[in-house]
Amino acid sequence: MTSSSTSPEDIRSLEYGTGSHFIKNIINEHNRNGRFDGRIHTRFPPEPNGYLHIGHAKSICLNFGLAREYGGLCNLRFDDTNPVKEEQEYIDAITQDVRWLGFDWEDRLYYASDYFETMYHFAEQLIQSGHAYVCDLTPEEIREYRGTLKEPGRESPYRNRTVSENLDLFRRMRAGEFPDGLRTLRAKIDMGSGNLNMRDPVMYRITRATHPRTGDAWCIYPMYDWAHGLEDSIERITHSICTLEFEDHRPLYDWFLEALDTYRPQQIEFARLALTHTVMSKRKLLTLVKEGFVAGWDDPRMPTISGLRRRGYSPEAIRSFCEKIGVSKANSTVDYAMLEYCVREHLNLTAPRVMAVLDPLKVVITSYPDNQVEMLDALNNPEDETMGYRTVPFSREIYIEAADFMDNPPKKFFRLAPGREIRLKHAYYIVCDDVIRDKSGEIVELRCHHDPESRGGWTKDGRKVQGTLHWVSASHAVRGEVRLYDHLFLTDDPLNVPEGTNFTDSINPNSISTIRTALFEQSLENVNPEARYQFIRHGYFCADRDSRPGYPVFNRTVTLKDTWAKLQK
RNA sequence: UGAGGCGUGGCCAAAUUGGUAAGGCUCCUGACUCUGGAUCAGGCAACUGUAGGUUCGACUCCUACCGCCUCAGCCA
Repeated sequence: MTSSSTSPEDIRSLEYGTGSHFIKNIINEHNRNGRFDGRIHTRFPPEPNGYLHIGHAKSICLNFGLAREYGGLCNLRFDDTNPVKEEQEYIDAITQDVRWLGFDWEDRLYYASDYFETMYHFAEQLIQSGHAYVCDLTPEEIREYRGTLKEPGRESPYRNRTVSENLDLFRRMRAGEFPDGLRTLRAKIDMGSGNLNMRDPVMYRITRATHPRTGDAWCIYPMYDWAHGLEDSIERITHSICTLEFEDHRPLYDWFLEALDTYRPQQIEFARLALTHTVMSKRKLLTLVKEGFVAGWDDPRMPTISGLRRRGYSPEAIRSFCEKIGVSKANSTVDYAMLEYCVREHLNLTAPRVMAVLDPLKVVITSYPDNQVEMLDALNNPEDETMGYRTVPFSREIYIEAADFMDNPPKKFFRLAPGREIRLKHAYYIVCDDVIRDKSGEIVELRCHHDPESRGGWTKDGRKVQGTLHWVSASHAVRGEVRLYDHLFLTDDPLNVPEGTNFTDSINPNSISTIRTALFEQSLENVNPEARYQFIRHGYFCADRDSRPGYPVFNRTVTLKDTWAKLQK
């Protein structure tokens, strides 16, 4: 046991490594050759159409982390170019999650929709220079004309309209003269390109949908490829970091900004995060929510930021995780154990220890005076003595964990058994004298005696005891609820399922088990939601918002490492 | 020969731009301990996808294969 105090530096050192990765190498090179005059300005650009998950956290930590490390800036920008999918609810949730993770965009909260007018003017500029045209093809026809992966596409019959005709049509698109989907504005690039993104991509579509921020001001909305580079350019972003699937889009990103002869950031793609035993796509997470496999976006079993938060994960732990997994271009799946390691690492240093008995077995200490109650001092956290002490009541009748007693213990069972002496944490040594059973033979109570000289948990003679148990005073115990969570999916890779089956088929039927018989030490009678504790010998737990005065409810974040459990198998 | 990427121990991932394979997680020992936790010490484990080539020397350069991922939304 170490008993050093935990400084903020210690905790911070968990998170910020000096590790190198290919994006830093690129930035260093830019700094060397002066491409961005030594500036570094990144952005996190979520679309507000769902909740953030741990995969987004990787991106958030990367973008904000690089800005911090290089003394640059990072913007929070909502990429709200598709009003049919986006909602204010998501904007609020995302904002809250990023802030909870510990990042600050200061006054740089932006929205793509703020640039709609600017984008529109850039579009007219592209029309003027002959780089864009209004196309009357239907969606089906556009698909046909686009060709296939191996065959080139064909040019649209509307491709050679005059500049003035294009300008007139485009203005009338904006003015709302045409029904939804009737025409599009397209970039005039190369229908024969091997890169499908370059086959005259659509820049604007006509969609009458009320936008969360611009309302009904627009009936044409910009497409991602057209909008995103402009957003980055307008904000003078230096490094536009995105995921691998946008690699094929980079030529288009560059093409638009070069055609406009305007400032061009460097797009860099990295591999998105995948974790074992869970799914990460918004669509699949939505399925879990909609079909009731979980109780909502913030169900503690969800890999969402809000789910992890409710589960008890700390921002520090998540940041530390994102630092540890690194950044690369190789598709990979990180072992969930890595995430669990990170929470334990942080909570070990910061979570106060308390005692909770999940499966109670009554113990009467026959040698202890009937009406006596002692208030014993208990260290809150042996890793950080500055967290001080609390007192826990001790009395003649207590409860211990049923699994901590065995009639005929096997070798290496360092717990209570007939005739054996163990230590009650913070309290006394006790010896088991008697086992009381009901008519069915089930153990219902133990009779023990204690050694008054062992008060506090040690004796002058220095004798060793073979185990330390947690306990709770019967008359002082608080009844409450504990929710034990396990992986949501039984398999490492839920997406890798046999033909004809669904990813939800491998959902773990025991991903949650609720215990309503739990007994907690008195200090937990009233808890604040999101307060994190270590239940000694059990694991880390987080008070849930369902807690009521006198009836605390806890979510198990993660178990303690359990070498006994390993021995047993 | 559609286009673009990626392949380093069970899982992530470095390698100062050719110098002779970091680190973390997992797993296994042992020490210590008022949490079978933590901590500490140590260990198992990679001929860097394969086959050639260049070189005194290659994870790094060249050639050819193999495997995996992404792209045919008026989604992002």
